[in-house]
Amino acid sequence: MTDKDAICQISIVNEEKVASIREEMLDEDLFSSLSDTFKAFGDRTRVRILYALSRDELCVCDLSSVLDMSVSAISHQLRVLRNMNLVKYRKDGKMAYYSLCDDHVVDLIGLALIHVRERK
Amino acid sequence: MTDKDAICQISIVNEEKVASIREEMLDEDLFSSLSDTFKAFGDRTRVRILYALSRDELCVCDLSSVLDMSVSAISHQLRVLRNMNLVKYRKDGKMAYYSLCDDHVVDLIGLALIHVRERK
DNA sequence: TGAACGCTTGAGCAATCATTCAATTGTTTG
DNA sequence: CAAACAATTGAATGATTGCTCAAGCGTTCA
Repeated sequence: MTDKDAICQISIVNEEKVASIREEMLDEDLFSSLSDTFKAFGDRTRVRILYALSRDELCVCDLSSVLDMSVSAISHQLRVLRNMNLVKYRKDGKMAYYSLCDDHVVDLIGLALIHVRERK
Repeated sequence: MTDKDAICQISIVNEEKVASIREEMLDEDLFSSLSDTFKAFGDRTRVRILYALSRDELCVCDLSSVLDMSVSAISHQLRVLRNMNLVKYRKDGKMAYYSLCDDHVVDLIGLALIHVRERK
């Protein structure tokens, strides 16, 4: 018998509360999508990339220069952001110009920034 | 000589762009705080905890019941959320009742939810 | 055509992380 | 006081992750 099976029996109120909140919970795959999205923002390099792209469209090489990191490292992280539908790119010859997919990215960073600054 | 030192020299426009964006970048520790905050949301268990707490104040035991996870696992994650100033708690005897620190948590989840649903 | 260039990719490695398990703290109550 | 209980904590472990390095791909242009 593990902790998992131990059910807290304080009062009926709590059991009802647990039942109702359990019903209010979102679908499991929605929680997964949610945490995956946040995870994409949850890395210093990636959030810097996103912030830089919120200023202007940039090629991989320029991103690498702005962040002072290797092209390879940037490219690896861009793939993560691409897979999460956070950034898109257009090809122009050898170059790949990256930009944000939509305004949600800016909104999320802006909101988190407010939180961070308030709690300092 | 590594990739890190290779600077892309396409045109003067790009160099100016890189310089101006570099100036627009936030302080390094602000980016760290940002990514740390997102990282706290970037785990299925933690985002489920935060969502549950957005519905109602809950004790550790009830959280464990709602999420169907061990009390220990929940407690470990609650500490992470506490350290990030996302949740707070009040002690009442043996019990610890957890709740959200502020509305930013709900706002962030709501915004991310919109993004997730749109991109499905 | 072949060298140069921008970018991507896969393997490998060190670091970080989420959970389990066992032990412990602090509180309540018989 | 001792047993029961809610919660926390530390160590251990398996999994994930971010970066480097080297190789490869597609495009340009001399």
